[in-house]
Amino acid sequence: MRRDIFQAIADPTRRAIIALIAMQAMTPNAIAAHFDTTRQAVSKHLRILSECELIDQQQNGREIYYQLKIDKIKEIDQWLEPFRKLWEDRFENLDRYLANIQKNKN
Amino acid sequence: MRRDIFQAIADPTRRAIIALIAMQAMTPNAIAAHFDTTRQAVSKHLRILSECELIDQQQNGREIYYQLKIDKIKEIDQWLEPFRKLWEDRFENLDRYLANIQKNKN
DNA sequence: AATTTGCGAAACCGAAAAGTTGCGCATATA
DNA sequence: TATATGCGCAACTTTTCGGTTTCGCAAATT
Repeated sequence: MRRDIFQAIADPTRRAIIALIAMQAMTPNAIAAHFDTTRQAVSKHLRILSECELIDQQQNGREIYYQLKIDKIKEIDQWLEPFRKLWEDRFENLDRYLANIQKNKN
Repeated sequence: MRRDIFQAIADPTRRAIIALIAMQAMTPNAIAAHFDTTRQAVSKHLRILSECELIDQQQNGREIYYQLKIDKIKEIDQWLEPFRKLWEDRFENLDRYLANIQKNKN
């Protein structure tokens, strides 16, 4: 099983789950209620997210609350980092370009 | 075909291709030389990246140069935005917490 | 004690993905 | 003009994925 974070966020349902539990921990049933799918399907997604260490779980009686591990999301941000440099550079170039036009007009 | 950007970057080979052509445009053969796979496989990945509008192509004789469309990568950054708020908030809380400890010590 | 509820795990299924092979076309090169 | 090269496309195969169904277990509820 490959199971990395990029594969985890590839599925739209999983992204929705991530967004859902970002603010507060939720049980599988509560999560499933937000989607047009069964609890078992959600459970499977939660398992994948767990394997990627994107979520935490906390048992409370027979209920299990799942919660986002926000730090893990940072890994995507880190992957993005070098690319961000690229588009910031391009923005600066545009900036300079515009400044130049400004200077030379009239 | 689902074909969104998140699915596009889910594959490790495609992420490698993206990183490879970020700085300079490359032909399929040149790209394939960097991996342990055939040109056709790379071609397929390029096709997917094209469908997601993650890359550009420019024909030069019988060679086709593929190049990253850096702007599209921003979409991931945008998705990340609300989560970034979360971990920045947490950082600020930690900051306040530490400041508090500092204040109350001795 | 019997029943309901919340859950994970396993078995199964159809659809999609990733890679290979073979082809044809266009552009170079001999 | 004949041959080699760079490429995309289509057919095919194997693997993976997302979902459903079924099951068993533990914790609540009656």
